[in-house]
Amino acid sequence: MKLSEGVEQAIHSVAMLAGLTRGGVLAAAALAEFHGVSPSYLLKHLQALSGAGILETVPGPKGGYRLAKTAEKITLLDVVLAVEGSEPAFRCAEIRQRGPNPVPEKPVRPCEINAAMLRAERAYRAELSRVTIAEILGEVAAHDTSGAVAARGCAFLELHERRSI
Amino acid sequence: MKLSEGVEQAIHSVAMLAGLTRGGVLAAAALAEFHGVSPSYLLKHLQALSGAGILETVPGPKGGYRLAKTAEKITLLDVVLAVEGSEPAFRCAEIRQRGPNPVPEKPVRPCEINAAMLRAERAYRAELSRVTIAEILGEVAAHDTSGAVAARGCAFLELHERRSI
DNA sequence: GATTTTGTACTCGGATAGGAAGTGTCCGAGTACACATGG
DNA sequence: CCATGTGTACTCGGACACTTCCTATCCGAGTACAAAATC
Repeated sequence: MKLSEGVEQAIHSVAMLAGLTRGGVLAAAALAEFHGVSPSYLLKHLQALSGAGILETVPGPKGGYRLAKTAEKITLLDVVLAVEGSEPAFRCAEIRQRGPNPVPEKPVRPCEINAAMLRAERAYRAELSRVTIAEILGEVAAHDTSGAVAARGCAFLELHERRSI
Repeated sequence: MKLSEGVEQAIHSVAMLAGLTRGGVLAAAALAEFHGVSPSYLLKHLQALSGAGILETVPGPKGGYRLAKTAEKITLLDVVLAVEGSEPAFRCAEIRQRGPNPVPEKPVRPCEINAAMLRAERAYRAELSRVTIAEILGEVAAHDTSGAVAARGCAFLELHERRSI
């Protein structure tokens, strides 16, 4: 029951990419530098996000990443599943069927324990799917009265954003 | 985002221990044999459950494990936390404070992303804490019209349970 | 025969190897710009 | 002066080592019974 470190990097990266203007892209190296993490490792997760249809890539010089859809349509669940994989956390190995006394019935009812665990995970995912990247940014802006955090991000984007036009 | 294999073993073991009569104990070797898993590995998790106050141990020959409290007071969350540890799955490394442009404010507000992830995890845990071992057993018994599953467990307990009296 | 002593077998407990997955890194394929060259 | 060809520099993409944690295992501490020795 632990999420990989890359999830946090991925979410922060998506949040930052949501701040650039339409048509602009940001190189993975810039994202890694801003967050102070390994560029190669971040790249790995950005590729996963790209494969999941959350990010778009622009190859070549002046290339980089941008959101593939609006921040309102990207939920935390999308990002988490893209990075961590979509398999449920609790994998019922049906150990009832092992051992010397296996459950005889072929059309075996799903294990009640498994059902309960999956219910809990559905609740977890539902909670995550309820939060969009746009809402996160809105929350941050609402509490950032001094504007320091926003200014920091904007300054960095001004410096590193690449507009194709 | 994946739970260890031992969680399932632990829950099944607790469920089985809930079936023995008051004062009776069951050896770890019997539990392992019934579930068809490695005795030494199961022992590891049973120790964790014992340390968490979920199970009681009786040393020596005729020894074994029993529940430390009634099945109504043991939730799935208790077992999961005992085996997996109680640290939250999402550990916010505060990567905002890394990199060349760290967040300046010292009393830094908790990261909104972290807050959202922890909210989701609270929902997950709340769902797990809502289900007790007793309820699981009740569900199984309710759907086990033929009584085959119950008979299997009872037969095994009759054979391996040890009463101290 | 009853009691004490000793031994053994069985239990849990913690410390110890092996393997899979996450973490971190590297080099290759592809593209756009810049420059040099020829018309 | 303009168009074209070439070279270079920069990007993402996938394949390759290293570390950490999960998986699996072994041996030691402690206890209850059983048997043997003694009173």
